[in-house]
Amino acid sequence: MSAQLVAEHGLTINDYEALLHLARAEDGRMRRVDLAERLILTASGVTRLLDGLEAAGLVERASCASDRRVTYAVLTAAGRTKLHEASESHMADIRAYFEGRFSSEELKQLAALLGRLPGAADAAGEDCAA
Amino acid sequence: MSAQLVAEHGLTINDYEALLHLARAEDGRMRRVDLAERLILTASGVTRLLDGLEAAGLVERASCASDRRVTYAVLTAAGRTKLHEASESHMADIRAYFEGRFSSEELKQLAALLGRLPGAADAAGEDCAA
DNA sequence: CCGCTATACTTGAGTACGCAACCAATATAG
DNA sequence: CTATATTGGTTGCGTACTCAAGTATAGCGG
Repeated sequence: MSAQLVAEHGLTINDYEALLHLARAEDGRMRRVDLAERLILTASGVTRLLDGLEAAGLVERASCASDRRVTYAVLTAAGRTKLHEASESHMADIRAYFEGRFSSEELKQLAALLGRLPGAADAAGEDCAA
Repeated sequence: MSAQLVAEHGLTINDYEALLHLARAEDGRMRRVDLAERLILTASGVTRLLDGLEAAGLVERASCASDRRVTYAVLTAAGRTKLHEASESHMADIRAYFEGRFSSEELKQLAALLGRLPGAADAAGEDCAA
């Protein structure tokens, strides 16, 4: 399933998740640290992940006026488009996977239970929210 | 949690899982292919994982009489001991994690639902089964 | 019996990380 | 206002994988 993302859209799951978090964030931008926390990655992991997304033109850097240490990652128009494309097939894959194995009642239970795990501040069901 | 395993016992989660599957298998041995399937790794991943475990003396190679292509991975006594040690703290960690977040009723639901996912042929709850 | 495909495994190259060490800018303490 | 700690970020090195290619054995169909 994550292989689908790579094959069809050239995105790692973490690439995808990064774009997704950015799309949901205010102004489509986040500090690298915060992104790291969301993705459960180290700072260095985020640096290199964003290196790739920047090279692909899907995100840009922006500096912060009030704190010169931080550099924001900002979603570009191309990034937003890419996310939408990828989201379409990826969400369908996920949906098919779970709906093929669980009833909608069971899915509700699972969502309720697993939603309480740390790092689950999200994803009510609809797509990329942007 | 997987960091605990590495820090306290020098085992990757996959190292641990490999020992666990071997311990549960007949005669403590498995073909590398079958181990790969269980661990959701490629053949080459297993080769290198076992390289490490062999170097540590936790598993050994054995050849198959009826098919000279296959090499078995066999759990050594040291491997079994190591598994028991690691199992103790690892199971406790897992238990603490889930019991801290879910009631026993909820845990039963989760086990029933998630147990239906592919690759869940296992782990009724007790430790390393050996 | 001979080629052909499939299976079990290994090896070389590349990728996605983590960790530790580092620099720069900001907060806090004295 | 300096001195120290804290926070945001990048970089070098090591590790755990994957994929593609290669070797060896096994099991065909003709």
